[in-house]
Amino acid sequence: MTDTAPPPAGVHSPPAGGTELPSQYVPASVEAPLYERWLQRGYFTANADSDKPPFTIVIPPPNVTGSLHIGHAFEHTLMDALTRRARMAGFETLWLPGMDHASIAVHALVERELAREGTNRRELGRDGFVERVWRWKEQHGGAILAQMRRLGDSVDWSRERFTMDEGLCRAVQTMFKRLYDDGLIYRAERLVNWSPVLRSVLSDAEVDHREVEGELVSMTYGSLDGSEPSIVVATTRVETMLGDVAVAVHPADERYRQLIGTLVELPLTGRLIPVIADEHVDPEFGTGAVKVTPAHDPNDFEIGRRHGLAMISIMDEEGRICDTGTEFDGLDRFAARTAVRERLREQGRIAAERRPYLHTVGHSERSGEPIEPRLSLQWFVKVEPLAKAAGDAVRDGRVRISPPEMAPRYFGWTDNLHDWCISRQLWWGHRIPVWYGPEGEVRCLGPDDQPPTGPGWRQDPDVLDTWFSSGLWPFSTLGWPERTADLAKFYPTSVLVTGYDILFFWVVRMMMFGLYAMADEGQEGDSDQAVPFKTIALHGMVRDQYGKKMSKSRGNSVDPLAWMETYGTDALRFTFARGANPGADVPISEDNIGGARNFCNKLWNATRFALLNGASTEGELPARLTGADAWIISRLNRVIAEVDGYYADFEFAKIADLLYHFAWDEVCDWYLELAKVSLAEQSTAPVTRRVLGEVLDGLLRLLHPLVPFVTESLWTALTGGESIVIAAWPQFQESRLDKAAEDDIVQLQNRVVLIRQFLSAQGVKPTQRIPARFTGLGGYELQIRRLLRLTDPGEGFTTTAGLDLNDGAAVELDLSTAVDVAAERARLERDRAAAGKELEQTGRKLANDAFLAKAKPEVIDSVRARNEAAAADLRRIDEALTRLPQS
RNA sequence: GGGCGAUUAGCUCAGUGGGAGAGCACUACCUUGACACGGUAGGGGUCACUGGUUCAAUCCCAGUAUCGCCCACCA
Repeated sequence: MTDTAPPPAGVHSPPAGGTELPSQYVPASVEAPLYERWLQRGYFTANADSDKPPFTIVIPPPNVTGSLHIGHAFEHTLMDALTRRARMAGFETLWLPGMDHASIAVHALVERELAREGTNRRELGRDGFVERVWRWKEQHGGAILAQMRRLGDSVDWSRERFTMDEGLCRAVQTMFKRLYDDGLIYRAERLVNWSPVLRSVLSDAEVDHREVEGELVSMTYGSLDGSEPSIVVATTRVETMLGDVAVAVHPADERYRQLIGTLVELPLTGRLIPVIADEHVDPEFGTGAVKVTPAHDPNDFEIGRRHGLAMISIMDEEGRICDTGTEFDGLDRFAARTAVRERLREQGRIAAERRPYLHTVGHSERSGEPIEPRLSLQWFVKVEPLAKAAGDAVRDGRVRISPPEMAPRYFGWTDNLHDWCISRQLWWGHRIPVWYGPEGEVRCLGPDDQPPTGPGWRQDPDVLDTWFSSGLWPFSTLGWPERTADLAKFYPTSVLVTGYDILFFWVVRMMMFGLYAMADEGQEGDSDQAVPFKTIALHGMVRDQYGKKMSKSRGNSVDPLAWMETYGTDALRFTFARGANPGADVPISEDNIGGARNFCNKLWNATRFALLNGASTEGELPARLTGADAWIISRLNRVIAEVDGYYADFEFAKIADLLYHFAWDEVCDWYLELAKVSLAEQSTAPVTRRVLGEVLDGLLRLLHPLVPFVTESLWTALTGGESIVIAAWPQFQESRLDKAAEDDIVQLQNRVVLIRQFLSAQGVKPTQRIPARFTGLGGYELQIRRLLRLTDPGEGFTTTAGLDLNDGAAVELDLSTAVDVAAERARLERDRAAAGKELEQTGRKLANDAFLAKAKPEVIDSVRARNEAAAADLRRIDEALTRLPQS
C-alpha cells in the first residue's frame, strides 16, 4: 500500500520507543481539532475539472428548522462512510450539503412567533412576512449544520445549497414552466385536503390517517309521521348534512327500491333532495342509506359527479359553517356538529347513536387538526406519464434499488399515484409563476420573462409544495438549468441514501422530475444519464433497544450529541454501522455504544503497542513472509476483498462486524501476542515491526470511513502521513494470500485452545506456571509456551497428564502442583458423550446410500472428516480416562 | 379491507438444504509488560405452530397463530 500523498516535510515516523499515547482513548481530546484541520486543507472540496471518475451524493436536505436527531446522525454516518471510502478509492468525490426551506413548517413557526407578539402575517403584509422569515432563518436556521461538523460529515461546504437560493428559484420556475407548457401542470377545482388551521390545501402525503373516537349518528330524513317518504341515514359528521344534496342507496336494495327517484325533505333546511341509486353504497353497512355531501366528502364527490348533483359548500376556509342560511352559520364545524345533532334530537329525528365510535379520520400532519375535504381551485401536476417513466427506470435497471426487496414498495407508489396538488395558500415558499390578466388571461412565466405590467394583472398568490423544489434537488444543486461544469461532472449522482419511509415523498418525485428535466441534458440524449441517481440505498428507522420507534411522545428518543459527548462520535458512528442491515430498522442502545467505545479503545491500545514496539510503515514490505507475519497479511487481504464486496451492497453491518472481529480476534488476540515472540528476537524483529505497521495501517484505512476521528489520529501517529482522509484505499493483493501460513496458524490456534481448555477444566489458575514437554509440534513452540505461560520441563518433571494435539503432536504436562481429578473426569465424560453423538450422527449418514448418491462430494467429504475426527477423539478420550488416577 | 415483512440465546439481530451464530447481558477465574473500555474458560436456543416436498428442513412449499409496517373513501 502506498499513500496518494507523501508525508509533508517535518513529519516523520514516531521516534523509537513510541509516541506517548495515554493508555486510554479520550475521544473529546482527539476529535475536536481534526475536523477543522480537514476543512482548512480542503479535503472535502470537489473539483469539477478533475480527471478522476465522479462519485456524488446529495444530502437529503434537512429542514432549516431542524436540529440533528438520531435519524440524521444515522443516515449521515452511512453517507459519510460511502463518501470517505470513495475519496480514498480515487474518485472525485462530492457530498453536497444543504437545507430545505420547509414551507409549511417555517411558515407556521413564524406565524406562532407573530402571534406571541400580538400580531399576524396579514398585518405584516406579504413582503414583510417573507422578510421576517428570512431574518428568522439567518438567526435560528441551520442549527444542524454545526452538528454535522461534530459528526464528521465530509461534505463540500463550498457547495452548500438552500432550496430558496436564487439559483434554485430559477430551477423551480424553469421546471414549472416546462411542465406547464407540456400540459403536465393544470389548474382545477377539486375536492382537496384542507387544513382549517393553516388555511391551506395539503397533498395526500401530508395527511395522517388516525383512528379516533367519534360518534355514529343515525337520523331520519323526510317526514316523521309517515305521510311522506322518509329514510334513515347514518353519519359520523352530522354537521355536513347542511350540505347534503341526495340520499344514496344500493340499486339492488329491496328495502329502498320504491324510494328511488322520490324526494325527501332535508331537515333544518327544508330543501327537498332526491333518493338516488349508486353501486358504491354498501347495503350491509348501517341502514344501507347514505347521505350525499359532494362538497365535503371524497366519496360523495364522486357520487355527485356520477349523478350530476350540485356541490354545496357549507364551510369557509377556517372550517366555520357558512352560506347555509341557517342558524348554524358562523359556528365552528365541531360546535356545529353538536348543535345540529341537538336540534335534530329536539325534532325527534335521531334514530340511533353509537358513541364512542372508532373510525379513521385524516389529520393535518403539520398542524394536527382533522382535515376538511373542501372544494377548491388548485394547481396540480399530472403525474401519470412522469410516474410511469419513474417506474420504468427501475424496472429496466437504469436505477437499482437496494435492497431489492424494497422495489415492490416503490412500484406501489409509481403505479398508483394520484395527481399531485402543488399549490399552497402560504407565503413562505416558491411563488407560483403564473399571472392573471384583467381579461382572464393566464400567463406562465419563465425565470427570465418580464412580468406583465398594466392594470389588472396580478400574480397567483399561492406558493408551491416544498417537495416541488426538493424534487429538483439532485440537479438544481449542481446548477441546472444552466449547463454548469458541476452538472456535467457530477450528474447523475451515484447513490441516494435515504429511509424507506420517504420513498414516496421524495424519491419518487426526484425520479419523476430528474427523468423529465434531464432527458435532453445528457450527452447525445443518453437516457441512462437522465436518472437522478444510479442506486437508491434504503435504510430503516433508528429504534430503541426494544425495537420501538423513537419518538418524543414515547419518551425514548435520545440526543445523539449527548452520546457523542459521553462515548465519542466514532463510537456512535460505529454503532450505527454495526446495526445497519440494508432496509432494516436499526435498534440502538447505550450498551451498544459502550461496546463501540471499547472497540475504539482497543484500536487505540493496539496502535499504542505497535508504536511502543517500533512498528514501521516505511520501505517495501518483504516479498516473502513467514509464520504469523505471512498469516496476518494474508488475512488482511482477504478482509480487504470482503469489505469491498460488502460496500457494493451497502452491507454496513457486515463491514463493521467483519472489521470488528478481524481487529479484535485476529489482530489483537492472536497476531499481537504472536508478534511479541518475534519482536523479542533480533533476527525476526525488523520484519515483524514492518508487518505490524502494515497491518495496522491497512486496518485503520479500512475502518476510517466508519470511525474517522480515531483512525485519523492513530494513523498519523503510526505512519507520519499527512492524513488518512486522503490516503489510498487498501488494494486487495492476491499475491499476499498464503493458504499454508493460514493453515499453520489455525492449527496453532486449535492446539493452544485445546491446552487452555484442558488447563481451565483442571482448575489451573492463570497465575500458575505449568511445566510442559512437547513432541511432534513442528514449530511455534516458543509462541505456544508464551501464550499459555508454560515453563520448560525442569528437574523432577513428572508427566501427570498428556494431551494429543493435532497431526501427531502431543504435550505432556506436569500438573502435580494442581490437579483436580474429579473435574477432569467430568470433563472427559462430557467430551466423550459429545464425540459419541457426533460419531453416531455422521456414521448414520455415511451408511445412508441415498446420501452418498445424492449429496455433493464436498459435503460427503466433510461428513467423513468429521466422522474420523470424532473416532479419533473418542480413542484419545478413552485413553486419557484410563490414565486418570483413581480417586 | 388490501399489500408487504417478521417470528432463531435473557435483549437486539445475523445466517444456511447437510456440524445452531454475533454483540450486549450472565457465571467463574485472573490487575500477566498495549488495553480491566482488558484476558481466559464457560452456561444458555424443539430456530413460533401444523402439515408437505426431500436421503436430509431452522432454511423450500402450504396453512395456522402472533407481531410490525405501508396503503385504503366504508357513511
